[in-house]
Amino acid sequence: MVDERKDLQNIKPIPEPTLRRLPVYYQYLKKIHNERKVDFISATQIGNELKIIPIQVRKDLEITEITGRPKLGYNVTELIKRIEDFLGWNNVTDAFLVGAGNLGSALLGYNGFKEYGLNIVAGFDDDENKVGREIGGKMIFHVDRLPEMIRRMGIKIGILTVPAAYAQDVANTMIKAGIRAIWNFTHIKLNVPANIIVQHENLAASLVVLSKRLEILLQAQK
Amino acid sequence: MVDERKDLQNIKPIPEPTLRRLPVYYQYLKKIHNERKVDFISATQIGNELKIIPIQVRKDLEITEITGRPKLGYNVTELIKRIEDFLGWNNVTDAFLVGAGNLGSALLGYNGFKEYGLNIVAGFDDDENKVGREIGGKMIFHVDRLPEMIRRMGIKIGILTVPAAYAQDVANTMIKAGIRAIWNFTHIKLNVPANIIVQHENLAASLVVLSKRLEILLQAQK
DNA sequence: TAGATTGTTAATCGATTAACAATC
DNA sequence: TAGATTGTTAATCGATTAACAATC
Repeated sequence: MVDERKDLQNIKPIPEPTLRRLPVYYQYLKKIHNERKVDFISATQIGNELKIIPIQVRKDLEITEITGRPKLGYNVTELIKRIEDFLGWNNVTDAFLVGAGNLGSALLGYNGFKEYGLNIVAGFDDDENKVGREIGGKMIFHVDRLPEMIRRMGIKIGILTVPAAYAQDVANTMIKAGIRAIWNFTHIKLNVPANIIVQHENLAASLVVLSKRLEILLQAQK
Repeated sequence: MVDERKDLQNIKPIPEPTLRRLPVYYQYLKKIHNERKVDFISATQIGNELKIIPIQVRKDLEITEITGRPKLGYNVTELIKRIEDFLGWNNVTDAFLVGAGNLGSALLGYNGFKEYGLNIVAGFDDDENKVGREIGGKMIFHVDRLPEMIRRMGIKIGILTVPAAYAQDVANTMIKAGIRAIWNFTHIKLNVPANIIVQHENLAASLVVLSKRLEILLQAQK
C-alpha cells in the first residue's frame, strides 16, 4: 500500500507551466546568489521580483521536494541544487544541430545551453564552404555523415535549423538513425511517429499572442 | 440587455492556447488549398492531420465566427480569410529589430513574418561594420538613432536580439521612445512597466520541456 | 512573543472533452 | 434517406488561487 502510493507519486505528471517556470526561478536565484550574499529567500521575495504570486512559487518549488523554513524561506544554495537535480542539469546530454545558417550559427555560438544540460557537439550542413570549418567552436560536418555519426555516438537529440523545404527530410533521416527528440526551429509542422518527441519553436504562434495582446492594450487606451 | 450581452462577448478573453493553434490551422489550410483543389474541409480531417481532436478544432475555429455546414465542414477559402481577419493579418504592423548578430540576421532574413502581419522595417546595431549595410534586405542603422526613429515612425513593436548584457538597457531605450511591445529573444527576464508587453522567447524553458519529455520516454522503455 | 512564511488541503477558474439535437 | 458533421450546452480535468494550521 505504502509502496503503491510512492509509485503513484513518482508517476504524477509534472505540469508543463511549472516546468517552464523553473528555469526562470533558477536564473533569478543564480543572480541573487552571485550579487548579494543572502542565505535564505522566501517565496514572497521571489514572487515580487518575478511578478508571480507567492503561492504559485511555493507550489512550483514543491515539486523539487525542497523543504523551506517558516519565517525564513528557502536556502538559496540548496534550492539551486534542487532545481538542477530535478531538471537533470548535472549530466549533460549531447545533441547534433543540422543547418548552419544564421539561426543555426546563433545556437552553435551560444554557450549557455551546457548550463541547462545540453551540449551541442557538432553541426551539419550541405554547404561545402562550411563543412570542415568551425562555427561557434563547433565542427561542421557534411550532412551525408549525419546518420553514421548519430548511430556511432548514440545521439538522442537533434536540433533542426534547416530551410523549411528540407525540414521533413532531415527529420526523417534523424529518426531513422536513432534520434528520439527533435528541437524544431523551422516553420514546418513535422510528421513523426508517435514515439518521437518534437519540441516546435513556433514563432508564428508567439507572434500571434504578442500581436493580440498589443491590439487589446492599444484598444483599451483609445 | 441584448447590447450588453454583445459587449460581453467582444470582451470575452481569447484563450492563449487557441490563439497559438490558429496559425497551425492556417498553415495547413494554405497547404491543402494550394495542393489539392478542395472546397470544404471538416474539423475531423483537420484534426486527423494535425493530431488535434475534432472538438478542439471546432471550438478553436468557433472564435473566428465562421459557420460551417453539417456533413460538409468549412469552406477552405472562407476559413483562411476568417483566420486572417481575426488575427489582423491584413494590416501589417511595422517593427524594429535591435541586434544584428546571427540570430538577428536570421530574423531579418526571414520573409515569412509579413504573412503573419509583421514587417521588420529596419535593423539596429552598434557595430560600425554593419551600420549602413543591408542584412536580409533590411537597412542597418546605428543604435544611437533608435529613439529618434521609433518616435518619427511611430513604431510600436521592438524585436530584441542583442547580447544579454545589453538587453535591459536597450529595452529601456525602446520603451522611453514609445515602443509598447517587445519580442524578447535574449536569455534575460526584462524588467518593464506594467503597460508594456513582453513576449519572451525563452529557449531554456522549451529545452526543459523537451528534456523532461525525453527522460520520461526513455525511462518508460527501460 | 508576534508575525511572517511554510506545507497542505480545499475552492475556484478556465480549458479541454463529452454529449447530443439540428441539419445538409 | 442515412450518416457524417456542425453548433451548443454540459461534464470533466488540471492548473491556479485561497485558506489556514503549524512553526521558527
